[in-house]
Amino acid sequence: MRISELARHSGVPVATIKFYLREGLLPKGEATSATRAEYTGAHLRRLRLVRALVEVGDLPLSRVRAVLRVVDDPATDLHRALGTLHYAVADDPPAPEDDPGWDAARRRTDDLLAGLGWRVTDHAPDRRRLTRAVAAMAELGRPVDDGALRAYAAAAHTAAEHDVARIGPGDTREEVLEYAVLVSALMEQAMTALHRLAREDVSATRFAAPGERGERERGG
Amino acid sequence: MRISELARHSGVPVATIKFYLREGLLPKGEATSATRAEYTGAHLRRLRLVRALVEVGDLPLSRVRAVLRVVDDPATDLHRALGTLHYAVADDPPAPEDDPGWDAARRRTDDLLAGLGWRVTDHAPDRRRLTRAVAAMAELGRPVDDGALRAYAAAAHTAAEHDVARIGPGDTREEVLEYAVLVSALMEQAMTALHRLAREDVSATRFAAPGERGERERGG
DNA sequence: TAATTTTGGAGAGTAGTACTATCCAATCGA
DNA sequence: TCGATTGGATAGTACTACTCTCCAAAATTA
Repeated sequence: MRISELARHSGVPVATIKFYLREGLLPKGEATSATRAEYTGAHLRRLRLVRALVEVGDLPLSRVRAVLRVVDDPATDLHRALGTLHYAVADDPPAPEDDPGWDAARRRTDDLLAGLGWRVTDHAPDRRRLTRAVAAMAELGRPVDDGALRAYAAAAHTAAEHDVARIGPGDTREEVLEYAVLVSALMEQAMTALHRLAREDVSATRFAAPGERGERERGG
Repeated sequence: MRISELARHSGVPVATIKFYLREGLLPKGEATSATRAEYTGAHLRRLRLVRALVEVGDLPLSRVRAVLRVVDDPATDLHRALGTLHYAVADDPPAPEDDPGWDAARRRTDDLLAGLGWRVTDHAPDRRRLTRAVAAMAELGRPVDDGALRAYAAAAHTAAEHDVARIGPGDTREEVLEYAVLVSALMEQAMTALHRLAREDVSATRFAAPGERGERERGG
């Protein structure tokens, strides 16, 4: 496959493919001469993955690059690679120093995770992400109570079990890692969308002017 | 309060506050002379809200502006304002034309939502967001099955019920709307973080090398 | 064989976002 | 009185993600 065909099959402009090649987001094709290189189905697949992560998953290219580095490094074993992947997909927001509100929020999230017995490392970026959200809610006068937090955690865990259950025992290392990336970036978007749609439903049911649209039989 | 005090209390540089004033993200203070304006606690609160939406909620300023327009418009009733808010927080991704995969995904998400009986409008941006994720998973060879989708929906609905339950009957229109914004932007981040942490836990439990770290008693 | 097109490679240019810096005259506070 | 502060305006910056242009070599077509 030549670069123009790669472009045609993927819908990505040649200029962008060249840019991705320069940026190391797509491996070079095999050069057959000074002005020709051959691209394979693997290139097309990788290109589609990059586009999905960028367009659907909304990852910046730097994060995509980090993710692909992990997927392509055969040196680390599967378990370790999966761990590293979680760090590559999420960015680590800086923690403010000297903020008592932040320290309190951090303690609460740590306690929550410890209480649930989740196997997550101390320096997982998403710990901070969660802390940041909890701290911001409190700072703006709408603190999140433990019940809501635990309900969120239970809901998230249910979804996560479905995510991991779809990995077959016969899947290769690369298949597992690629799937993990896809779930982290794309299913996350699905969850966000469903959460907001569900909120629309619940608040519509509660705040709808009487008589507006028919009653609903059953919820979620 | 003068602009420098507003800056000190919020931690936001004066230059940035001026920029927000220009951009209409923060209402002007009451001018007491040609070179002095008075800012109130409401300004500080609004400034903190803007920063939280930008920093924690990761909303672009254009979206923040749209959100605040809805919150500040007293003309629309609460129910309608809540509906509009969901559209202001989420951006509407463009739908590709002539993509059979997309049409199939769209039918699936429509069926899912209809089957659940959720009260969401046909043109909710998050419908498309969900469709996009489902279509992308299928296109990359990892289609999402209905069971997983329904599990996601159930989990999202549980979280949403907690979100809406925290609105008190005595809350003013502005309080309700501001809370809705906060939940849409910040609790969404909390859910995402928990979802990823849960996935880390589940995959650690499944893929950990034997003997690595102690066994866990109970999951989420 | 000649003319046209395509390619890889490199560099510069562009559009959008979110600030940040500078300047100014008026005016406030010590 | 005089340095600091303010509102208002304009310009500049850093970053991201492309997009465009150019080139000579090679491939394709006439």
